[in-house]
Amino acid sequence: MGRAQTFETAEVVRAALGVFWRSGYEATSVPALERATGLNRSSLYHAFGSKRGLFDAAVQAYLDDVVRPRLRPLVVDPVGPDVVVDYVVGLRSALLRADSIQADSGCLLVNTSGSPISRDETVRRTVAAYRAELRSALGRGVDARFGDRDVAERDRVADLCTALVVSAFATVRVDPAGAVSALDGVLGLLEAEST
Amino acid sequence: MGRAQTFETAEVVRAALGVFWRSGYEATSVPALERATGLNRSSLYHAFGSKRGLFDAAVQAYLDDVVRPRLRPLVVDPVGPDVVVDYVVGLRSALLRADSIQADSGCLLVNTSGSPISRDETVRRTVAAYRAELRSALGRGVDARFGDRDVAERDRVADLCTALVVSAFATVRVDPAGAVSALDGVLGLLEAEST
DNA sequence: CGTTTGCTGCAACGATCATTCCACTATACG
DNA sequence: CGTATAGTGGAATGATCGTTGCAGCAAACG
Repeated sequence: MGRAQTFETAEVVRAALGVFWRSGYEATSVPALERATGLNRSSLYHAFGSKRGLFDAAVQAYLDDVVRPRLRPLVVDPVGPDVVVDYVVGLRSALLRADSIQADSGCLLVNTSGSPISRDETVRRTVAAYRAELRSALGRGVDARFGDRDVAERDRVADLCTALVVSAFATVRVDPAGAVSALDGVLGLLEAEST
Repeated sequence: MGRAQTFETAEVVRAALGVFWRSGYEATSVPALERATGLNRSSLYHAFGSKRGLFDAAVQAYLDDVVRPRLRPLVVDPVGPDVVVDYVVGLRSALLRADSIQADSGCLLVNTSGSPISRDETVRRTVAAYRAELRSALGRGVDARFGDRDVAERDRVADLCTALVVSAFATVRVDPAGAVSALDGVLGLLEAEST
């Protein structure tokens, strides 16, 4: 064994994530990643192989540190009828907190979806899987809230909610009020005929 | 007066639009624009000033040639109760036609919204205005369909439809089926309690 | 028909891109 | 303590980026 790594990998990936999140894959330069992580390119290339390798690590960190913690109450049993509402309300307030990165830059994966890197099949699948995970979690929340309705109707509502959350992320950079109105639309659907 | 321009400006802009649409602003190179338009960089810079100038022209062409023609039936009087449904159905089939640029690349402005160029204030406003235009047109369609409902309810439905259309565009590149399901959600909202 | 005007082609610009190479250094193990 | 191993730093790679300057040419007007 040789010398031990002097940096915390998770910390470096988190720093890189911030840059990719704000600037997207194509517009992020390696010097910018050096500055954000405090690491030399040699160390970055040694640890991650390429800019793309670091991006992949950042995407995983995004899923593990950002997406899944927020989705977690919708995934672990038991799911109460208000959990899905809490999720949307939480997201709503994050998008309204002007200094939050979510308000400033939306969702890394939604942004990635509309960018050229999404033509890469691996990336495409990752983004699609993210959407499926979101749909599945929201589906559980909707099921827990509307257990009395039939399956088709619950699926319909969950599809709507998923699309509206994506829409909020896709809109928040240019029109935060429009993004919030999408989430209010979700809340309307969820409160329409609840309890 | 000197020599007349030997190319059709509108034609060149349309060619450039295709490139920006597929690749986004940042990943589009000037050589790629030369190839697509058949023009030398000198001619491009003489006519449009910069890559950014050409992009702005392409965005206007996108609005005039793609967005507004599709929205037109929703904007000109009289708007029948089925016009908004026709719009969504038309969009739906465009997203399902695998070889269409809309299926392949979504919406230029939705893609732009999540890209770094949206940090430019002029671009930000243009994209926001596009969303407002879409919202306004859909609002007219919803009003025409649900004249019996009160204003708040019609606004709510129009907000939902707008967000769902945006969501479809934001999703189609990575998950066409998910995009279509968003549009089916719109149709569900519109057919729920119509006529 | 000459002159003026502006479009066009080619080449070069400096800047920046992602990546690699090599020398050096620090540490873990025998 | 010596040696193998691996992380680190700095410089240089070739390629490509957006932009500009200049020479030449084609056409519209007097």
